[in-house]
Amino acid sequence: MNNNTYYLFFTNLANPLKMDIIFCLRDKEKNVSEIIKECGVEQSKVSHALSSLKACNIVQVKQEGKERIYFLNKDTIVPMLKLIEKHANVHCKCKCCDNETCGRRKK
Amino acid sequence: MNNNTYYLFFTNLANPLKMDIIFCLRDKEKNVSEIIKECGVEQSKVSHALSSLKACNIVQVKQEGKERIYFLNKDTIVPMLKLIEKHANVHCKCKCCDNETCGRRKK
DNA sequence: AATACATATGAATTAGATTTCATATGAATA
DNA sequence: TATTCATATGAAATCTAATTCATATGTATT
Repeated sequence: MNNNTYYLFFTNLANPLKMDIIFCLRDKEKNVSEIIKECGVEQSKVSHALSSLKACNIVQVKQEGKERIYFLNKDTIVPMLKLIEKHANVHCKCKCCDNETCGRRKK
Repeated sequence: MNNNTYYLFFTNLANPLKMDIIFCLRDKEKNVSEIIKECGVEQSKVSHALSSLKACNIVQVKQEGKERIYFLNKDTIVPMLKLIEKHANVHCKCKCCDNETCGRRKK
């Protein structure tokens, strides 16, 4: 294990579309067309995002006919999101991250 | 809470220097000069990195004389790093993240 | 009060990740 | 087997965050 492991993992998640996809898969596995429709973005964009999420095993795939069903590997990501939620509840009561307070643009 | 909260948090951590700083502060609080020396990088680089980590309350500061002592807010980041470590142990036995397998450059 | 030391800040540049768009692949159906 | 549907892939363009470098601020020391 080295520092690359950690920052590359974070880099993979540092993207609003990928967050959308993760939330979209939180309750139920879905094929790409469904993800596209729910997220409301262009096909190849979703495909690229899924591809890098898959590379880090954040999502996994199975083939069913001509569809590919993506599902979330919840072991890591779900507790991780909970940690952020807790963190934000404690530290971002100022609507931080929802405005400019954290020094970053929102999407 | 909205998606911005999550992806902005990850964005803040998606950087090798910031990881270095976090590891550097893991056991003991340090002033900026010490961090600079340990990480072996230029001053303003460290200052900028600390500033954005502080904006998300990942680190905190206290002033002591002319020095500023930074310390880690361990509540969120330590369990988060542990999750990644566990994830990598399960999924990256291929020296993934240490080579090109995950589809990303290392630093 | 002038100087030195410690650190922060701003703006231009650079680097790296996402987007876009055209095209490829692969499974099913006619 | 030709066509369609579902999805992936590659490369160029675009965006965004990190880096760089010059300068500012703030605290202590003389």
